[in-house]
Amino acid sequence: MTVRTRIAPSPTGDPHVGTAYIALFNLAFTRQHGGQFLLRIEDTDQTRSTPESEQAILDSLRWLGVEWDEGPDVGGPNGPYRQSERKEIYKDYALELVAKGHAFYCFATAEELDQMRTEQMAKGETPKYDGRGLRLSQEEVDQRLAAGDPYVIRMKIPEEGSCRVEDMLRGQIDIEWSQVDMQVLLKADGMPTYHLACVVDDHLMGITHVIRGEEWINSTPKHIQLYEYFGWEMPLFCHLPLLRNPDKSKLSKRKNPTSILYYQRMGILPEALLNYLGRMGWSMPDESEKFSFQEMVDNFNIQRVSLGGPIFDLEKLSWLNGLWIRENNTPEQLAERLINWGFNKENLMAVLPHAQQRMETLSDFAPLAAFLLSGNLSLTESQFEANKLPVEQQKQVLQFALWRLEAERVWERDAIFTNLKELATAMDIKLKDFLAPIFIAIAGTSASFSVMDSMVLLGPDMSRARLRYAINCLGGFGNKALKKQEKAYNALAPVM
RNA sequence: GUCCCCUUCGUCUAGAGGCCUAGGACACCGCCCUUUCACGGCGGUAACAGGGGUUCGACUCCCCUAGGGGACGCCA
Repeated sequence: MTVRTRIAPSPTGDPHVGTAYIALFNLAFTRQHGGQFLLRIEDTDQTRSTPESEQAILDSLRWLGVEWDEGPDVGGPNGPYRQSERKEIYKDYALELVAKGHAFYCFATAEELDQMRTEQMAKGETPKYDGRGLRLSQEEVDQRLAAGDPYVIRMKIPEEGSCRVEDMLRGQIDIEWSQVDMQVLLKADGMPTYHLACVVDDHLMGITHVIRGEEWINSTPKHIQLYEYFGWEMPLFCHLPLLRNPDKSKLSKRKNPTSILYYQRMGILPEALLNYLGRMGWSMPDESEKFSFQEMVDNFNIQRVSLGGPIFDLEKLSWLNGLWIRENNTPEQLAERLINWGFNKENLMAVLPHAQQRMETLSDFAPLAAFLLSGNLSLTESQFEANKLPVEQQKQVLQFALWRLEAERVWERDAIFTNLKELATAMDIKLKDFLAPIFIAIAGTSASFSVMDSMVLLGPDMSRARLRYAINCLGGFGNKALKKQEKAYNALAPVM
């Protein structure tokens, strides 16, 4: 048997270190067994994915050295499997289950179901589909289908007993069927949900091992049941621990930089980041801290994964990165890396238009551009004190701006400006005063390029990280205070 | 609320019943090296969540409690 695994990164959002983490373990596992590691873009929700966001994921994985194989169903030369290119197949699979009596039509609208859940919650029950579609007579179903009523297809769930999940790391996990919902397989728009798509794709791609994050444990019974309904050979399941924020919650970009692009921008070497991810929940038999991907593969054993959710710790990553810089690069190689990283012509050309007007000597350039090539700036509260607004209010401005910009998908000068301008108006603060703290957060000083330009040059990840960092410099917000701020922020809604 | 998973220094971890007086790494502190800083070297502080079993013996196996996390969508 050929071992074959895959990852299916969400096409939405940024290239996430969590994705890279799962990918690394899949890759190491398959390389150890001489198998294949495949990639596909899970693209059922097409409203949020863009070719650019998909490409960013692929590029950042390649940058890290996570190379995927070309599998039997992979579209294009060495390209990832794209669900969108074959979306029409899923309906047939869903209909097959209906025909076999394993799935059924449901005509309930989203509003109806929301109401149902609200009522269940009010009664203190677990929100769950009540099986109303199951009670429809065949005639009624035929009639409504003929009338062209919108419908979804849901899978049936055994009425009693429990599902046993065999997990490669955790052993047997029993989950009561009563806890499992009658999952929608085919949405009203004719697209499959993740659950159907995932099982169908894995089957078609010949996936033997499903190595994914812990958050999927609870939906594994649905997947197992689908394999049984279809009569397909079941893969082995393996649920890895989740990477955590310092507060132990699931790693999220609101609390931590999570984008691979951010670490790239910070000047983290790909081999160091990969090395560090390999140390999360896993260790070499001799406990070496520094190892290459090849060394990891040579010593890989998935049973050495420890299950406590590891906290992503920037300090140790930096130390490890230092080791790689010092020990694995000649000065020539380092020069090469520096040029590729930030000191290339393209970068200079982007910065120069802003710097040139402010230069009297060539030597002015380095200090002017330093903030663009830095990681975290060293800020102190006193730098904010010279601004017009009280420090507390500046902190609020930074937080609101951060929230506003976290929601912004188009990272361009005009879009950023519109956002900030609207926010300043909504907060009833003069733009100049409003921008002052943001200036310092982004550039470390108010004597610099325009904030919008600076943010464009820094990119979304680094810009957001700087805002977050500045908020912390001003003391940050406690949990309660943050909630309060969030309320105030949402109250600005009419103008937003 | 219901279900599921997890629990060794602040953090990443070693530990598969006696090798544990619990080892390593980051961070922190001290000393050495050094014209400074860093690197490097040496040393130090620091953990088995709590309670019950099982056993001659428990960090390791079982149960309970507590804590943390996750899942409960026509998102993935």
